[in-house]
Amino acid sequence: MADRPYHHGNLRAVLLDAAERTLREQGLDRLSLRELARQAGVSHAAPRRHFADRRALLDALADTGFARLGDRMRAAIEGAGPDVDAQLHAAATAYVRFAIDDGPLLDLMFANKNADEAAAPSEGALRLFTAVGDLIVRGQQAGALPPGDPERLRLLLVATLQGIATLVTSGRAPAEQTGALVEDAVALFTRRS
Amino acid sequence: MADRPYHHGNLRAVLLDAAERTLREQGLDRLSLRELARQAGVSHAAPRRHFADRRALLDALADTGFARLGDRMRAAIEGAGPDVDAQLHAAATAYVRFAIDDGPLLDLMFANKNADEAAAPSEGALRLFTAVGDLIVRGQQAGALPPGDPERLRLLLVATLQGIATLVTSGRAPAEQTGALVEDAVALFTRRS
DNA sequence: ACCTGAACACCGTTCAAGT
DNA sequence: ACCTGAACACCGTTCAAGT
Repeated sequence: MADRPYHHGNLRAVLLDAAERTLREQGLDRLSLRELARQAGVSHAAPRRHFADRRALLDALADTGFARLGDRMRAAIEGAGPDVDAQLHAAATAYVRFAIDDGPLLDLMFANKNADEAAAPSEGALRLFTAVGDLIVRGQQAGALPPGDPERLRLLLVATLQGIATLVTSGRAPAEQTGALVEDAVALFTRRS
Repeated sequence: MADRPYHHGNLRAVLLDAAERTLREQGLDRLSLRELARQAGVSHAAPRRHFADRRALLDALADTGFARLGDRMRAAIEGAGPDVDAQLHAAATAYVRFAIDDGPLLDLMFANKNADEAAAPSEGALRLFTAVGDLIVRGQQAGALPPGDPERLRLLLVATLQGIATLVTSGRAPAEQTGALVEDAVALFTRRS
């Protein structure tokens, strides 16, 4: 609105915010650096100072997505009371709800960008995975989850949730079956279907 | 190599073939209609006669992917002998192997293009889903899979396989754990982990 | 019926130059 | 240290015109 100082001062955060909104509302294809620069009121070359290229911005965006999903799952678990079954269900529901709210962002988070390189996982991804890992360990201690390598069980649980998210957001599973899918998945892991 | 007649005669199939190879070798970002036209030796506007736009070509490509994945899973099941556990394991392995061979294609198949519309599922997708559905029903009849709505179990199985594929191809799960993940998933469904 | 060539409106990326 | 403006090499899409 009002004209800005030459040095924006906040450009990196503004770009990420605009990118997140555009991704949610228009999808990845319509997300362009030039359009983000326009929305921020800077020249099309300005983002270069903060993100080496389009991919770097998308990577940063994916990392904020991991952090937010991890926070949401942690909050859901804490709000679910002491029962591990309920915690599992709450965490799974939070995951799938995130997918419905921010499908393209979740796609971005699991886009195969670093498959060739064993690059260090991002901070946000670590936060998500440890949130699920902690839940697994507590579930095993409480006897609500089968014993075995918690790392493997954690990967399988994340895979299941991610798969449900993909099926639902892609329309390959009917939207009204979302709840049933989550229930069935939790039942499968707690072995009381 | 030699110069072609004015009417290519085979352009649609040639474009799809080139697109599939480019997708596998270079990824979705590097797949452009103009480059495909160049490879086919036609003008950049020629593809328009066969695909309304880039998305239409990608949709057709996704459909061939579904058909091929369905065929591979069917073949894996048939080659696995009469034991339903072995059939499940073979089908799951075929799915994940497809993901490793053609990750970007699998991504495309589950990209959320038609999430807003209850469009008729493609022929290829139907073939894949019925292959899995048949396996589920047989498994339930043999007592190797838990009872209940086979449709729901089918969705959950596809979700689990797709989630494992996503984790592995994105590098979020270590590649050397792929086999263990598939084993654990099958064990979870057959309830003998 | 199928393809070409020019045109339009966009991109990402680079780089000298400005403040 | 951060941003601008011009430039380059690409896109997808459209449309009159060719065969």
